[in-house]
Amino acid sequence: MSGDAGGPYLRSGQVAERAGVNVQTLRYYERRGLITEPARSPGGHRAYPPETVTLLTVIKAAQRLGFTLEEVAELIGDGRGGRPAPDLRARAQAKIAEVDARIAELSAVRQALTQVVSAGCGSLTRCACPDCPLPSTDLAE
Amino acid sequence: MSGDAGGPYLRSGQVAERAGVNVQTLRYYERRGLITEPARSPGGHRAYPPETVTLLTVIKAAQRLGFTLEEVAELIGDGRGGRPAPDLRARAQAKIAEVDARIAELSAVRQALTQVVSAGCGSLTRCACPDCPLPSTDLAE
DNA sequence: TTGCATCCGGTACCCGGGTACAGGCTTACC
DNA sequence: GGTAAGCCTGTACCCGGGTACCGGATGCAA
Repeated sequence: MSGDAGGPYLRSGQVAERAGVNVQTLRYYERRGLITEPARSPGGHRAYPPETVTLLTVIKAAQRLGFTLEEVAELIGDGRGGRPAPDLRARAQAKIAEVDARIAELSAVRQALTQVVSAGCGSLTRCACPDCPLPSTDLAE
Repeated sequence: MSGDAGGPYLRSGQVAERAGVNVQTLRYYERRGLITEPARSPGGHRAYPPETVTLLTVIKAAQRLGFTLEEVAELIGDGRGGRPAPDLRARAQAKIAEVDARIAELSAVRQALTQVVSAGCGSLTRCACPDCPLPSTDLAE
């Protein structure tokens, strides 16, 4: 808020606080290639440009969309590095397919669970109910 | 196949093969308390009763229902140990609630992803589309 | 100039469910 | 009695996403 004279660089603790992230996480993301290595003070302390905070919120948004850090790294790295930029739209569509598959799996599990409940199985090992669904829990896996 | 004279005990490799499980997994389950320590041959080799194979298929069935190994251990351990036996039906109902919650989360993610797709965002970092949903991806988390 | 907060690098640990490897011992069969 | 397959214990590693701790160096303000 006060001055930004000479260069508004932030130290790691400031970036972490503004982005709502642990300081260790910052270095972790650096190792994973999600954020580029920032400039350093003469003593070796990291000096981040303020955009890093924005970048971190973008990373967190992408994570919430179900992308892994590796995928986020790819998505962020487009433009730089010369590799063909991965299209976010295409990636999002592929991710929707993944999510749908996962939901389908969970629905099958849910189905099997309701069968267990309605059949009245009382115990895994000694189920006394007739037509116990336990041994035949296939889930088409 | 041949004789079962004196005791139809199985060695770890036989149990593993019949249950479709790795031998290491057997010992892992033993450490985790899912299967009790079997008898030993004079030389120290494990000698399993044949029921162990059935138990392993039960464990795998429970896993497919979404129970963690710790939960399976509890469910199996009922009857023995004197603790009040956890009711499988109740556990299954609770698990259904968990599954439903997870499905709801994934549906929200799916929703957000379709917004990204339909808004036409091309890039995480430099999205040129109007009313880009990326910064406001809340998912009510 | 001194004191304290912060940062540094490196390493180890956490969760869950296993898998793999090393170096030795047993068992089974011929 | 030889030989190979199988088993033993103990330990380390894998995935993903971080978190924690250590001893030492820096930064900043009074």
